[in-house]
Amino acid sequence: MKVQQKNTPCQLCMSRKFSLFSDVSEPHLCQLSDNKNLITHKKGQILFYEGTKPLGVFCISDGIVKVYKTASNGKEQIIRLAKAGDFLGYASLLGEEAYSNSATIVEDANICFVPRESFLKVLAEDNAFHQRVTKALCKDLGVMESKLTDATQKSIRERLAFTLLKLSETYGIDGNEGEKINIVLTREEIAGIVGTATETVIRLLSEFKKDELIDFEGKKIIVIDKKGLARLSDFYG
Amino acid sequence: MKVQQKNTPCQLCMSRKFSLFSDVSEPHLCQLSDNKNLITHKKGQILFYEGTKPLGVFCISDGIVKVYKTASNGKEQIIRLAKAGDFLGYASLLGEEAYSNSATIVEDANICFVPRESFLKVLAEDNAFHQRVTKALCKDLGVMESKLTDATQKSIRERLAFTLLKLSETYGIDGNEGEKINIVLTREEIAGIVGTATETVIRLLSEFKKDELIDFEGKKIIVIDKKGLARLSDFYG
DNA sequence: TAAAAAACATGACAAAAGTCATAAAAATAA
DNA sequence: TTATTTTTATGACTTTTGTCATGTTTTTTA
Repeated sequence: MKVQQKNTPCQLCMSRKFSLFSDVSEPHLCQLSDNKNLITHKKGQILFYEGTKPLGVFCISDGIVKVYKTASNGKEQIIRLAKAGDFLGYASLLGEEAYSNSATIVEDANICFVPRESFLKVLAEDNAFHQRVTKALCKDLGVMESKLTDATQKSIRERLAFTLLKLSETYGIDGNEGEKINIVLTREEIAGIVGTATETVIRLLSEFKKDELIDFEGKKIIVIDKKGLARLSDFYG
Repeated sequence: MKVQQKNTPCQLCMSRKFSLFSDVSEPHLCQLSDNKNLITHKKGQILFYEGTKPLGVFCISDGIVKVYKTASNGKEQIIRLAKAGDFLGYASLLGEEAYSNSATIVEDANICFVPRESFLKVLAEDNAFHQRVTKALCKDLGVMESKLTDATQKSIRERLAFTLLKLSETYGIDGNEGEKINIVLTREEIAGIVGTATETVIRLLSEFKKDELIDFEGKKIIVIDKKGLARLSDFYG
């Protein structure tokens, strides 16, 4: 974990433009930029642990981070995968609680750390920003409701199919034989997203491949038949 | 659904004092009070439907409301039970989305409806209030993360035991032989909270009774052995 | 490059939980 | 009060999913 020069000010940061900071005013942007720290993280490094106290928020410049809770059986339930432009840790900070989850680097990442005070100052002074944060929280809440409902009412097969569709939506790049999910996840991590055992994921992925819904290219998954996966995932009720 | 006189101004409302409106300034309280509508709802009535557009927020004066999503298999996943002082519908309103869930009266209720404009005006003008709303949203998000993790990583038996503990925490009243969960829920509704089939709940409740963890009194459940339930629910990890 | 570790794969089996059928009890409506 | 509907209950059975064991492949580290 090495601290880099603050060579990219927030003002010029490309991924900021897709983030909650997109429309923050120039002076506030300076305030953020002057106080942030860009840190380079390697795959496997832990950004923060559930139960510890947030000292600021993280803003992903590039890379992938998994946000997860560790269940009492030791398994990781992945809450979400965060990518460039996404914020981490702000809900716990604003909730004035310890982190409700942990975050670990899935793909090498450059992440800015914005200390608590800077973040809260901008939040307090820039009402439009506060509104965007509120709106984001509300949307996240709606997403979590859907995830909970899916977790209790859908089968693992349905959930895995749905997970693959969502991943291809977010990380998909077109190829000659289908859409490649351009992110490396272990079977165990996919199991963590779906909420099941690793072996079950392995078996189902093999089945999906046999049924020509997906294919493998190295460690990456190619989605061949989106409609088939949508049908399987009970996308139409 | 009959509209009552606005006989109780927000200023004097007891349940407001435990709500997000607890510390709203006098003028803002007047503004809310003048525009609200107190409506009496009977058990079974529907407050709002998933997919429709929120026109304001609901504030429960008394009674119980279940907030749930209807899954594609027709079953209801109950997201939460709301009681006096709780707000409904504000996340969808602030997220500028259609309702992400539905709400139905579980026990006869008096509920105030605060129109969108009044609510947003107070939110925009009273920064401390906005902060409390934000904080509440963040806490809800943390709760949902735990629920999701429990749903995927714990057994139905564990989740039912946990649900009973939580219900007794919120609705429990001390009796001579244990803590009575003073709220009438059908087995189907309990199944909706836990996220399982009604028959499974019936079977497990019978088992819990046989094991002298709980007892029944009419339609209500008495928690006899909290520690036993806590052990079963994997409360200690 | 060799050794060790992690990830993937598959079979066999057990356990958990859902579904369907049926019936009794309780609550509600006519 | 009686009829009807809803809720609770239980058995029988199936399906789904998890666990454990074992082996192979791939990746990482020394």
